[in-house]
Amino acid sequence: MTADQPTVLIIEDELAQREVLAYNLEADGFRVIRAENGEEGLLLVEEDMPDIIVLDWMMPNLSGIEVCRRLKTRAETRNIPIIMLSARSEEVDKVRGLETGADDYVVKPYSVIELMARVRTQLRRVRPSTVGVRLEFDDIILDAETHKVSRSENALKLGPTEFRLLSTFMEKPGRVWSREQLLDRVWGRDIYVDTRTVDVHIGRLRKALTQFGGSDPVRTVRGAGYALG
Amino acid sequence: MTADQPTVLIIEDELAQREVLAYNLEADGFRVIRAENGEEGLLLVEEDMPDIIVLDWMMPNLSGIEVCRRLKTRAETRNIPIIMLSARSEEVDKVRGLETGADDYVVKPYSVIELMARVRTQLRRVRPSTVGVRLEFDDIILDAETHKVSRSENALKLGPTEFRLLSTFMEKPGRVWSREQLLDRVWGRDIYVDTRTVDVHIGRLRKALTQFGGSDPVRTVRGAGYALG
DNA sequence: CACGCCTGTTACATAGGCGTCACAAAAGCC
DNA sequence: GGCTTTTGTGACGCCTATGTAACAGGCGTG
Repeated sequence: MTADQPTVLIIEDELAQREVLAYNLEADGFRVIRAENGEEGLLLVEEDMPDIIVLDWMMPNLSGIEVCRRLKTRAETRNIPIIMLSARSEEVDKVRGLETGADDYVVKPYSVIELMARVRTQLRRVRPSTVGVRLEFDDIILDAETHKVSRSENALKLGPTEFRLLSTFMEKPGRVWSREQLLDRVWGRDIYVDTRTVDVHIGRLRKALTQFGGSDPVRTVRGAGYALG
Repeated sequence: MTADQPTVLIIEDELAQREVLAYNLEADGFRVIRAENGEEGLLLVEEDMPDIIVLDWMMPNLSGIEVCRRLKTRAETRNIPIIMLSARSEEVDKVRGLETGADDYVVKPYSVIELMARVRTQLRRVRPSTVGVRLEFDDIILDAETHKVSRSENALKLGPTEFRLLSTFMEKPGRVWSREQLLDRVWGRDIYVDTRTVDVHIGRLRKALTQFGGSDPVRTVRGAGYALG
């Protein structure tokens, strides 16, 4: 059931709030990553590219609204839905929140159920077409909508894990992913498997990608991980 | 396919509701334009002359009922079907809604399936030719109006659930639908049934589709869901 | 009320993947 | 060139996701 487990990033400075939220989201089958301030949040977005972000408005230093603004003005992160949390209920803030580009807005104290519903809604809005349904790299084409992969006209048969692995690579061609990052992203956190398992699946992916000839597009970065191209 | 794609105008002040609706309508092949209040809605009607309008009852300033009244008293816009959405369930409101000229009326929380069905119904009334009444894939033909399905000349007998399942697949051949998405669309949200039920119905659909021979057009995507072709 | 049709659930069979291990190969490192 | 560390990969047992038959309940029809 880890199939395509969506990742939620919670950026919230207050521990209790953060954990309650995380607990509920995890119980609902989401993968959760946490940041306790804006800076850490931005870093995690970089590193882990979550599917959706729950963002607290009031935080020391880098405020939620500022984080939101930054994410929404960068092409790579513009499409990640952001749900803003705020203790203020003034209409003014609501407007400002949405103006900065937040996709939805929840006023504290909120009902956890309601928040979850909104998370799902936002996710449904963006998820089916994660980044773009069609990823290309060199002569490899991956269609996220149909789950079909081809290399120069030949349809390839990949297992679920190899498919997710390849999707990950193709989202950012050239980027080096550590085995840990891949385990997190492809397998899902709190799954415990040996890091070497990644190697095995990389091997299987390579075999699938080269079964009709062509060079191996997966690059091993010794001591660091793997990358595409 | 995109030729003569019908346009739906959604007038709804709440962002989340609006987007859920838009998402589903777009997935169904409609072109969607959005307005978040009555004034904007009226402007967009002018500007874009949609084929049908989904209108929220409760909105700040210019209420849905007022928007409806204005549209229905102007000759140019009188024939655009309007479906009213309301959180109220009182019969009184229903009557008042229809009296102002709304063509249909849906009470929140509504099933998305139901609403979509009503959109299609209204649309069929006004633009009989443009609604996807006839879907084709390979040698399978599905007629949404008569609920008849045939495969290379042979009429097939499907139960209601199998029919909706097949419709969903045929709307976007190749697209992979997760069990959860299928439950949402075919069964309706907030219906609670086991996800494995989907498998059983897929099996029944397969049997129906292959009863006169022919290959199985339903593709199982391990760890992800099902797709047509 | 009996009957037929559909549905959701359960139980069981099965295949297709998955993770681990062990060893080979390659790459660094002195 | 030896020695150590990292990576590649074939083999294999296990386990989970899927296919499917059987069953019981619901609901409308005659």
